[in-house]
Amino acid sequence: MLPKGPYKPSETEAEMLKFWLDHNFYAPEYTSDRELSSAHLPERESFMITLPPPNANGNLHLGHMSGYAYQDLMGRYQRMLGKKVLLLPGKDHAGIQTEVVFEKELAKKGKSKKDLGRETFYKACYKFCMDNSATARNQEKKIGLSADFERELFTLDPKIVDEVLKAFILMYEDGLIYRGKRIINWCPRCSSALADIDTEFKDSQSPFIYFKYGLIDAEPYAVSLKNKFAGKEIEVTVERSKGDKFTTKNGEEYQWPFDYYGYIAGEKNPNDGEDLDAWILGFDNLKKGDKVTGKAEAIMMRFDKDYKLIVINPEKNLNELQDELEKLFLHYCKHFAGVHIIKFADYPEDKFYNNGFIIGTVRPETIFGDTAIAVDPDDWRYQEFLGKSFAVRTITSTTKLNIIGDQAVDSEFGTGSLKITPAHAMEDWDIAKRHQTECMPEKQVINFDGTMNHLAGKYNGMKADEARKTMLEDMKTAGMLISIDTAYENRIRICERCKHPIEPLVSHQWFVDTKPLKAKAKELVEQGFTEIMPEGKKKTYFDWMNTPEDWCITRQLWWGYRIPVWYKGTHEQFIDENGVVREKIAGKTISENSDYQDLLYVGLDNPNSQSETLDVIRHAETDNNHIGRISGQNDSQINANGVTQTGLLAKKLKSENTGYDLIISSPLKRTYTTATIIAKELGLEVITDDRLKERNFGILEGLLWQEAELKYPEFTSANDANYQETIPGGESIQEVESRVQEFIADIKQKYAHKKILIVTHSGVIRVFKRELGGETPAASRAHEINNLEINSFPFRLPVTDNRSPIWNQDSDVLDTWFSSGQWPYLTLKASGVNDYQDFYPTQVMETGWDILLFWVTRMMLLNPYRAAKELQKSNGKPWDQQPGEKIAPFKDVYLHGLVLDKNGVKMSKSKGNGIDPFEMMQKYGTDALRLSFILGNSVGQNYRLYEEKIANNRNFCNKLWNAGKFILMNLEDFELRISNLESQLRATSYQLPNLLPADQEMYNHIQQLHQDTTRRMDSFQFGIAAQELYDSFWHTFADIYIEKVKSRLYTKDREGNPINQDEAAQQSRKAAQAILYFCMNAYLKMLHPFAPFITEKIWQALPKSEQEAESIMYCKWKIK
RNA sequence: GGGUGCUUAGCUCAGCUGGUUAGAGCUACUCGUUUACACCGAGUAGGCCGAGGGUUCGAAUCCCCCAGCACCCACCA
Repeated sequence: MLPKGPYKPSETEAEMLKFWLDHNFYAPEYTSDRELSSAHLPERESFMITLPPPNANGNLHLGHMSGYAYQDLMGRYQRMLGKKVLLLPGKDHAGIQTEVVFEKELAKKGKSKKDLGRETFYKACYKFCMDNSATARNQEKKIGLSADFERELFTLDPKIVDEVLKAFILMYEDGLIYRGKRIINWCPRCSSALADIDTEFKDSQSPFIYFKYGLIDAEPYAVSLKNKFAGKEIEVTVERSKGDKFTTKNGEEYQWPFDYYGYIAGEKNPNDGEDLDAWILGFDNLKKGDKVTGKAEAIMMRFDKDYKLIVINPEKNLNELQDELEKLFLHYCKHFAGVHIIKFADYPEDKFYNNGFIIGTVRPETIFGDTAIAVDPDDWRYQEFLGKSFAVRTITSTTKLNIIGDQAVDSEFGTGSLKITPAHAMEDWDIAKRHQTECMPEKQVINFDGTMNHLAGKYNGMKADEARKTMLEDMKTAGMLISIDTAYENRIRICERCKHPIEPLVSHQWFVDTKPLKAKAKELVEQGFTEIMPEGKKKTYFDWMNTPEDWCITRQLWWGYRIPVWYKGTHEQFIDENGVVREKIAGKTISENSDYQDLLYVGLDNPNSQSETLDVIRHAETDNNHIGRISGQNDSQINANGVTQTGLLAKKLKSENTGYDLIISSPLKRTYTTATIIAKELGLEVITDDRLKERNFGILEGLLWQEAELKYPEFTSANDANYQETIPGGESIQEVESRVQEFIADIKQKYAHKKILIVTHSGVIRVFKRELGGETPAASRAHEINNLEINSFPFRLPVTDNRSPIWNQDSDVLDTWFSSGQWPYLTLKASGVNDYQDFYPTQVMETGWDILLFWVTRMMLLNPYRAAKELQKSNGKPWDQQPGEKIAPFKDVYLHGLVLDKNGVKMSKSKGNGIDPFEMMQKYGTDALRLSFILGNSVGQNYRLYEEKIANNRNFCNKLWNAGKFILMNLEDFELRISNLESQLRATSYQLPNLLPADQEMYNHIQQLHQDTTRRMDSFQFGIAAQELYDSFWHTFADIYIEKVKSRLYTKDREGNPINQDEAAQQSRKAAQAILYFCMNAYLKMLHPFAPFITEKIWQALPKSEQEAESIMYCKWKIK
């Protein structure tokens, strides 16, 4: 029975949540005892969603919740289809974001990260994340997310870290990761490189400065012509008149189109040494050889740098002739292409060359880093300069600039000439790379801390923006400043996290060569191994995959995976005297083309201690050993033979000069005695450690092995299956393993650089074989371990600072996306023994469309690579030739829309228009909120969410509740046969084929609805599925069918008198009950993925058969 | 500059592979508390499905083009 009154979500939700969690329903291993035996487990089809890991320190917002609603509904639906479902949760360390947040935390206590030091900072930050992640995890539980929380992983979990570093190493070995020098976004405050996606733009008004680069020892010819002829009378000898035939240099014949043509007496064109030409307009009756005088009014300039003066009749003026001239030029454009007439009167003084280049810039302080001036190669104004180089005046000195032509320059913008500063502007770097010889090497004038360096002369040491202001004054004084446009609007790139302006800088970083990975990622979608929904987003995906941009994966932070790269000697990056960014290893500058071959080591282990080994020895013989009796932790002593043998061994060790610093022993007598004998001979101390004790064999201890094998085969058979079997009173192998693992980790820390001898037992030695020897569990058990047998394992100890190591580890950490980009692979590798085999490739990646380019693309780059490398181990084929269906990380990418506020504006903290999901859940119920994310929405489409919507869905839940109550009230005498409508109806005369019309209609309706819903669910049309269920339940089932059958259900009238007592009425009543029960069951099941709490609650209250599952979560989706 | 999505009732949105009279919720109005529910029921009103063109027996749906809005990517010297 359900309690009276309206539906109270908070009570039901707390109760259901506890029920689900207590029964471990979320684990894929769960099977209902009543439905399936665990023997069937491996055969079940698997369905997995790797959940997008939220930031470990963040509070979850509505966006996260909407994602969970979609992910969970898919999971719940698939679970009801009988699949083995895993929704794998995780938390992200969120690199720079968390580092900045935690630095602020520290600042509150008056500390900086430098005060703590790298290690302490990392540990503190780790703790900070772990503490905070509980909040997010509880919130995930609260929304009803049926994820297996036991499997939750943090991106910096040690199990994950090793796998991430392995990816770096594999990719390095495959040539997919390289060290390169490139311009990158640099945040001077964070002191780190940033990817474009770690930055954002801010609108700003910056003064746009026009200044002149004065040419020192060169005067443009056009300028000299102007200076010589503008407005002056010149004498011209006539050569040709209108209509005269002439032949061009390429042999084409033309008729002269203009009035006259001639040359200026006594003037030679220095470009070709020929007579300086003149076009004569407006004189009458001249003939060849005549000499005329006139005023030169303009230069006609052609792209082949051929200058002609136009001389005109003083009675006519050039403006009047302009149109006519242009028409003529157009007509003859084949020959005269690229002709410009420059009137002396309008001769440009300030917007382009005039004995120099006028440059427009917002960053004058970078002029010391200029290597060239670029112009549009087709820009007529700069033709005579192309390919030349000029000495120009800066404020304090002079420098030489090459003039290059590049299509990237927009001749319309500013003055059409662009200063090239390869070290401090992205676009400039690209242009400079296209013109290596003219523009490179770079001249970096701003240091990594954002101050000007030695190349900036008197500005050396100033902050860049300070230098900018000071320079304005100085430019004015030096006569360089032409004008300032103070209203200029531009966008400044800033650090997404700390909002400090980004300084583009050249720097050595590690890059991923994305070309082969992108090609593969593209192919996987093209060939349909991964589908992207909505369809339209495929294009965005392909566009990104087609952009051949390499990925800078290193960040200069502390919070993250420190890269497994080591330099032979001290390593530093610096700016040399010419402004070139270089690297130095062990004091030696790396040459530009060096491949670092002998100077780099890339690997998981510290190369400084590569030769170290750890020796592990078994204790000497005991009487029990002799007869094959199990000792375990039962304390037996070594026998006389053992003492003798140990003595001999100790002498041998001494003579071999093994150089042990320390002996660590199990505290049991047989090992401790063995250790002491050796220690005495070598003059060492013995330290004991409980974790080295033999496995506790519990009830097996004292038995002979033969006896034990007969009596307890389940504990003695050597196979992987009894790995987790705990012997009564004793330990499982797994337990031994974990204490030994802990021990190993400890001594790595504690006894760095000590050479250690371990004295222990065979069970423990087998763990060493697995952990350090890389042996499989089976191999580690394959051989008997003899008394006093020494096993040497490679054991690399961390380096301490006071040891001055040869190899220094790179201090950089990896970009967060490098790890989250492998997330499905990493989590499955780390979460359980067989999870990778069982669940990779996963089925669905569900996330917001805004994450497509950040995350999904990167997962499509890295996961297929990792999976392919895994396959390569067994079949030897190169990674890029592995089958797509095995390496694609997921079959479908479902991108949900973003939640907007009532006015269609994206919710954000700063706008304050966000809705607190927990407040809504409190007020209207989690199911109501979840329905609001789904109902009527379609894939990839943003949707508005506001309180009325949620309230409306609360009403729906209440309707469900009341209908449930009503049905239960009328099922009091209902005897459930089995949960099958047909047998339920058998006691009545209304069998399936001849139901009452109303029943028949309802029955048909729900069959159709179930079919439709299934189709919708299978084709990801969740919004429609939910809408149809909503409408059907409310308006067909509740409003129509229930109303119709009421009269058949009642056994008493309003006054309490019995009615419907005869046999026919009873049968009709039973039929109605059967249909009601059948439909309600079906609705609850179909609605469960959308509204899990209330459906479970009502379903629990309905009569159930013995065979039915414990929870609606494990009900069969099919209705019968 | 390149791209994507949207435009359907007063408002917010569905409408899958083209097929009877275009749907829902909210809002408005009318009526109704009869043993689930006023967080309700019965009903009414409200739409040349952005404009134009095409394909088709038939178009909100497919194609072309235009306009407006929103967003994404790149660039902004």
